Amino acid sequence: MAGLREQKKQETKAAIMDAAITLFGERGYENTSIAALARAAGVGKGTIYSYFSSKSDILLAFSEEELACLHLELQQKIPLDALLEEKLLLIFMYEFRYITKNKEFGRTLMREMIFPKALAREKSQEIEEQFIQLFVLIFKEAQEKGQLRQDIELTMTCGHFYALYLMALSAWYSGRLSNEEDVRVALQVMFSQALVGLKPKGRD
Amino acid sequence: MAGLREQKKQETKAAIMDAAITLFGERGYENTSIAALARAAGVGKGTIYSYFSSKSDILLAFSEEELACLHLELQQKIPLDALLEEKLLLIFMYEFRYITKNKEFGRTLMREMIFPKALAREKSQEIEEQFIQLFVLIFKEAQEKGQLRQDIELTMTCGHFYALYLMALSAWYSGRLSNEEDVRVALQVMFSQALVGLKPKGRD
DNA sequence: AATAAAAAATGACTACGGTCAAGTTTTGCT
DNA sequence: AGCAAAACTTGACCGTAGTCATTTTTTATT
Repeated sequence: MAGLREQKKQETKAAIMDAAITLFGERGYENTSIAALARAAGVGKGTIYSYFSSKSDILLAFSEEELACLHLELQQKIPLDALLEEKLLLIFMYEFRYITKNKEFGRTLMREMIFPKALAREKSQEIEEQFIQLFVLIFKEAQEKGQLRQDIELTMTCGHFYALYLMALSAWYSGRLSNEEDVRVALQVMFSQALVGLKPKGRD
Repeated sequence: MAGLREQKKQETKAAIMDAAITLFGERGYENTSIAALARAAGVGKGTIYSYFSSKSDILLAFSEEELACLHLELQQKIPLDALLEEKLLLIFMYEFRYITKNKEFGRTLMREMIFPKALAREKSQEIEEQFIQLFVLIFKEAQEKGQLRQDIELTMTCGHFYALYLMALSAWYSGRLSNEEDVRVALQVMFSQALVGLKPKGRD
């Protein structure tokens, strides 16, 4: 049979992912050693490294799956008639809640997403791409409704809002914002400033 | 004599910092082990941990010094009569060049700055504070000249621009922006968008 | 079925960051 | 000076991420 090898590989990879889901969930990322992961998956330690390039690579793979679910869920929760700002807030707060559900898990994930090492670059970009997809429709619609300038690339707009989200997240990790509500308010303020502009109106 | 102990402590700390400057400079942060640092500083490994809480804490201490110099240098290079956007660009590109001079050094530093672990929080905030000081004068002046809204807290404004800088830096680390010039252009575009706003003009 | 080549799994091993009980030096006090 | 308490130093030790030579399994060929 041709596919035996391929099938086993799939199974092994799935076993490792399953073990990761279980153990990361139970004790968190930092408290789960590769050895424990290997034991739980029923494979040798070395085997893990022929499926994933590093421990954080496993985290990214794990998050990619979880975030896919989250984003699917999210797409149904976005009220079509809401204002752009409300939609953005909904999305980012959803994301925020997921990321910060487990603090050190979220930190490791964000570190790898925003400042990826060469090994993790590919996966971090996939996750990002997934995230961007959420916005495209929303932004297109907002442009049509005249709520958003049309002379700006969507990726730029995306980047702009994402940057502000990052800042809020960072402020939470640094302790400058200490709870979800503060983060929401900060985001709200920053988003409206981004839309209206930081320059005084009616000038130049 | 009262100060013997205190003096020795200063010397020891200085020796560790010197060793860090030398070794980080020679072989980079990741390739310098704590053991090597201890050897170069002429102290035991454990001693290092009574002066610094972690390896990345040493990095932050090291960078705090270097950045203080950089910022001093920078303050003299900012032309007083330049536009706000030009000044911001100058500052952030200066910072960018420093951070990315050594890629993995910069990555570790930024990771610790933006998503600090509890242990490193204090120092990362000091560095940030130092950085913010650079902007205060510039923003105040811009407000007086009517180039910046007055109804926004300066820290917010700061955060807004810093967020965009972060995004550009992240894009560089992810490979979406591949050289200094691309980063400059991206920053320029984003800054002007932030000033003018993402909403169409003359509405609402 | 036998065999050789290719692919995949393995766990002993390495190097590292960080800890801590035991040892050393400094200080304040009599 | 002598002494006890406090502060500081130390390196053996721990747990962990990641590597790699060796072994095991699968495939292709006869």
